[in-house]
Amino acid sequence: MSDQLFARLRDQILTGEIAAGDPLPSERDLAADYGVNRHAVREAVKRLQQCRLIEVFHGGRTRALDWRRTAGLDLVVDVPGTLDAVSVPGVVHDALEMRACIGADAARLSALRASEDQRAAIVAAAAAYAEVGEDLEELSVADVAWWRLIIEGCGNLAYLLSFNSLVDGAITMEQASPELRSAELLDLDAHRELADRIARQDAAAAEQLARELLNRSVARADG
Amino acid sequence: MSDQLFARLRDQILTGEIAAGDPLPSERDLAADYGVNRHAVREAVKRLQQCRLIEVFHGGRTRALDWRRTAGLDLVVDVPGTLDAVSVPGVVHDALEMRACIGADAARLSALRASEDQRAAIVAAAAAYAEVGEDLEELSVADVAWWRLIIEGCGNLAYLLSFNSLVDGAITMEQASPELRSAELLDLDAHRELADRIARQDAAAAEQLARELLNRSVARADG
DNA sequence: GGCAAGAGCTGGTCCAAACAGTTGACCAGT
DNA sequence: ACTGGTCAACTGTTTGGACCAGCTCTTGCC
Repeated sequence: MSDQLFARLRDQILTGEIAAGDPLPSERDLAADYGVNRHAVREAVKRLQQCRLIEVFHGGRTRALDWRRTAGLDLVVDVPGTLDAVSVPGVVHDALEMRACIGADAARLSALRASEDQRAAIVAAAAAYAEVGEDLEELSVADVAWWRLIIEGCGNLAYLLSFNSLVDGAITMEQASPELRSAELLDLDAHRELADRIARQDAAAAEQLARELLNRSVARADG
Repeated sequence: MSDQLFARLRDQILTGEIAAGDPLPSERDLAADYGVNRHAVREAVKRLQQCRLIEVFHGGRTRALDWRRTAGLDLVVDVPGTLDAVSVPGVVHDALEMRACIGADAARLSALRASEDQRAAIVAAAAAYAEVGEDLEELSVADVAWWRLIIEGCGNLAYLLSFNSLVDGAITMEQASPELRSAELLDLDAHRELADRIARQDAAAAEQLARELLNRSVARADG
């Protein structure tokens, strides 16, 4: 119940139907309008508040914020397609572009900082990647796990959390039509080569190849 | 009430006091233990769920997730110091490093994509920056607004939302001790030069200078 | 006209109850 | 001894109503 109300209000704010600064209906009105209990409304409102989509004033009215200035990256995490189709066109391209930016720097830093065990794990994962087969669904999962190793290797928590947001959210759309990624996913040589460059601690070369790999998805999303 | 309970449970999960897979106490028990109403507990639980720190099963027990694999970037947005001091040391360094990564690429893309108006706004902001004075608090605010213009110029929503998360969260810690940043904030020439490179649409040069500027904060956080 | 008391909104908290799904123990059969 | 179903005791979900606390605008007095 509260989930549906949350999604509905969120979309109204994201689309501008409720503009920044506008007051939301009171909790009692929302409960009456949507035929739910006020406690369900409060749960939805709390979540909107945590997304920094609204501002709540005790005694006053709850108002929509300018989400472009306040909301965080977790906004893109949701039912695949909702944001891109309904509210914010182009968010998939943006998420892929950001993944490329983060992933390339993570590859660089991983080459510099990853422990011996972590580098070995990356090499092993690249080798195991060839065993996955050609099922694109499984390849996608393996691909995400592979990048996660690289990002964990660089030891930056912010990169890791961003990756979670991007993978759980918009990028899952891409998994829904994985044929778009088949070329990238099947490029076993590139995976092995990137693992090798990280293992050799050649930061610049690792960054370059990672960027090249990830930018393919961006280009594919554009075309 | 629910905010306090949320923060408490969140810290217990982040510190590992409640490990991944462990069940949380039932809502009724939590309400009794902390002396609050069950609805307050439910609001806190809903927020934890949205942060992807827990998984809720109707009829079953609520369990903690492995937040390193599921949580999003918005986790770093909180009362300044909580995460770094209590739960996750080093998150400020990580956030600054990520800001450098994002900011540099945004500067590059801004040089490529920003409209004429946006480029003019960036140049104007760089000029106006000199008028702010030497109050470090105000300079910090102006600095954030300045980078926001660049990130808006690149037109990537994911970058913008990430910037919001980073600025609202961990980086506000830095503002608490702005003397650390004074050298960077007072570097008017670098600001003007970066604006100029974006205005000239010299993407590579803009990226390089932006990275140089932002990496100073990272280096300062390290030292 | 200016100011203060109050009514009528807003969100914040609480109690109590019924609903719905899961789990596990228990007992009747094979 | 094992299998199968039943039931009671959990879990989260939703509802209703009541009251407190803070803001705002109206009202009415000075």
